Amino acid sequence: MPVALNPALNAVLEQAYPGARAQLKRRILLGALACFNEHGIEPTTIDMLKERCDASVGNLYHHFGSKEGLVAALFFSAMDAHAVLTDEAFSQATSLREGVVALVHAYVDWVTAQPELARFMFQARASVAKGPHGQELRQRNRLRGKALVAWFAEPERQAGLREWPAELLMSLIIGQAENYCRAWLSGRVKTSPQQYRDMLAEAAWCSVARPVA
Amino acid sequence: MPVALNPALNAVLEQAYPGARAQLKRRILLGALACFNEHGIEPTTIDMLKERCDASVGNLYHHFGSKEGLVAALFFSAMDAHAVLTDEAFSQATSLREGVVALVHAYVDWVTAQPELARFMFQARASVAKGPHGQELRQRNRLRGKALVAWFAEPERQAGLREWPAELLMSLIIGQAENYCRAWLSGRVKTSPQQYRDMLAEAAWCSVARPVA
Amino acid sequence: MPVALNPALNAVLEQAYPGARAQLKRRILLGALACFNEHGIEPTTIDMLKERCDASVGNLYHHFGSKEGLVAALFFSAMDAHAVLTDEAFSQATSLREGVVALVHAYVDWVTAQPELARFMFQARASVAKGPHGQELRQRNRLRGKALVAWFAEPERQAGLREWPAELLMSLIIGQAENYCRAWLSGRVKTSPQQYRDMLAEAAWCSVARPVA
Amino acid sequence: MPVALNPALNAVLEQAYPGARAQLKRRILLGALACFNEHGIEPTTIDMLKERCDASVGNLYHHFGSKEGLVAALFFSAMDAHAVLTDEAFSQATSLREGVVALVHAYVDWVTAQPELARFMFQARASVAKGPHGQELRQRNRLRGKALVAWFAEPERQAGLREWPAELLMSLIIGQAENYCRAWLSGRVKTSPQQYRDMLAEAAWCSVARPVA
DNA sequence: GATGAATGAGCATTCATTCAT
DNA sequence: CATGAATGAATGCTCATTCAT
Repeated sequence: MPVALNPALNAVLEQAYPGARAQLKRRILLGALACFNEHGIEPTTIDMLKERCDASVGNLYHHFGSKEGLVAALFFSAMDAHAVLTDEAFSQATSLREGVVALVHAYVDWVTAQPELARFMFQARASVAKGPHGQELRQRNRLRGKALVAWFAEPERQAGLREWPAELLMSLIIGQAENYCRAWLSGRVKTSPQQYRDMLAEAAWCSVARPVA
Repeated sequence: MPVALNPALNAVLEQAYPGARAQLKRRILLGALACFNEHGIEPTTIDMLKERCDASVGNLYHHFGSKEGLVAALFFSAMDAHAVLTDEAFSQATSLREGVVALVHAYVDWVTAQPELARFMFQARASVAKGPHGQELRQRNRLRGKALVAWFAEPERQAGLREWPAELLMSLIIGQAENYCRAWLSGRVKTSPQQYRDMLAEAAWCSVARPVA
Repeated sequence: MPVALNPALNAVLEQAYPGARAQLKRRILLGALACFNEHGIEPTTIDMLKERCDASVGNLYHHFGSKEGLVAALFFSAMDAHAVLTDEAFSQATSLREGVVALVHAYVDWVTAQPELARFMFQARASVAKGPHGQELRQRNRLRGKALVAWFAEPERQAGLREWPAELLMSLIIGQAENYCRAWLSGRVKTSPQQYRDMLAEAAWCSVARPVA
Repeated sequence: MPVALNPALNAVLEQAYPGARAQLKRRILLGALACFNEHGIEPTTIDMLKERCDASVGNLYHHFGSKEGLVAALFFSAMDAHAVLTDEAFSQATSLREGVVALVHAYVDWVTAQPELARFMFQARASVAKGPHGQELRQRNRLRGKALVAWFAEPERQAGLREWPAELLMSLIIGQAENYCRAWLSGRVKTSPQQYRDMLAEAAWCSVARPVA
């Protein structure tokens, strides 16, 4: 089965593994993503990967060390690409409201632009967290979380928010979008989150904004 | 390792498998839950279950048919208990606002009362959906979804909501609570959702309520 | 390939694994011994063992845990049988000379009665010593060594020996017989050690006995 | 890990592979010896060798053709060096007794001067014998054996020996020393055989010398 | 109903060897 | 001569499931 060409996906992988020498590496990641999404991570066997990626077993291990390593490589590539997208959108926000909207929009844009990667991230997170790369994952999460909370903690911005615990903030902003995106990725709902991005942003804003009264 | 006594958990299982004859069945489910949460579903082997539940292999198969069957039994027990809790809270709601609040509170109460079951449900959902019980799962989801949407579709209630697609409603109401509960269950945040139940309900209400203006 | 019947071998294994229930265990050990001697330990694969012993892979692992465990079980069975034989012969010795002779004779008798086990022990010793059972092996060796040295250290007996270090004693008594037995087992010499047992005993005696002068 | 400098070892290898061009060859042999003794022959992988010898895979294959070839090259280098040492000592013997003593001394001297090579020879012999160089090994052994037996068969010398089969002779002379050296190399005894070389020679002499009576 | 020995297909991984550069 | 990426057959082992007792 030939791996479908997907320019956006390719761009993400080239960001993580640039150059002509890494072409095989990217082909493997591409094929692996398809397998993992089609059958699940555990059920995907090395043999299936080898077939789908048109690579030898030795090659797989030469480049990624283990199946777990392959999953982690794919996961972190996706995570990085998502982070880049979010940072871009976020950095252009000039007001509190724009910051909230940027976060929601970036999230929705990412999931709809890279549904394959997003679906994979949902299912891979738990296994990466338990595996040998769990520490790295927690570290990255902590850093990103702190940076975002710090942005909102800036006095002028904080004044625009309800006086609710910082712990809650990210859940309030992203929770609804995430829930709908999960439902969409699993087929429970049909309409693309992209169509609802403004409503999701508005809803998030209403949740966190201090009432004018 | 003896299975810890947990009255609330026991109650859930007695609800699904009542009577003295089903005592072994309940003990197995209890031990299995612990194993699945500790190691994950796939990594848990029949041998580990047998050890933890102090049951024989034959016993496990006699009562649940297969590992998949055991997972499904546990999953649907949990799902049922959650549904009962939600229905109770929901049925006492007399206004739109109370309905929204009841949904969020019931969700938070369920997760904090049964963190083990909740954690299990998050990880088991995907595998149950792919397995032979997937149809049943989808059927149940559809029914519950319809019932809830119908409740909100009642004209007087609908008038109090923003004019947003019905598809979006449940995500807007439950998304934030779910996101925070996931974070709590995975240890990313420390404070119990129980402490934030009113804020989560208020936030949800602000998201979906039609602005007074 | 049917496993050859060998009453003496069977007796050794029944000594270690008695009863009808252990019949399969004994059959596996018998077949494994043949494989290990024919091809060497490392080159023998689980598949070869399974074929030769007419057992399933699962069976092999059910009974011995690992290939290494199978090697160790065989090794310690052989070691025990050898120890029993030596102790018997040794316990009947009433003089220093008879003790020396008993040791050499027991050694030669063991090797010629159980050439298969003896050949196996020579090749397995190193791998058992490096594996997880190495500690047990060293412990046993130490105990046997001490017991023998203690016997010879008894004053009246010691008076009959040259005044050489105790460390050297066992090498002087058993070294020549061992060397010839190795040569015989590997085919370098043709005549059975059994034919030379009295000469080997006499040579050992001359090496360690205090000259009359 | 840098390969320790060991002049005696270097000398042995320069004897087999002289000149500056063979320097890499010697470095590989040196590193391989360390690996083989540390982990065993089978468990040592090409990758470990490459790392330890600081050579490329291609290099290893260029110089020795295969792992088996590397083992054989090391084995025969050691064997040759041992033979040279024995011949030297032996050629200076002017009496039967001196011949016996020379053999034992040469053996002990060799093992204590080259414990690494000696340890390697013990473990490599079986695998070389089974491999494609087995014929060569047997040929060499036969020649050496014949030469030694011939020396002792000379009438005047034979008259000084017990009337025992020639087959037995080498075992009687070398067996005790070999047994003790094995014990020393494996750590079972602590005192260097070098300290006992005269006793071992004397013991061997007593075993084979015709009693004066 | 209960038991646990037996099964064997299937898996992740290793590693000696090759060969294009 | 030197390199090391690529190969893929082969290996030890796991584990859900069956079934005779």
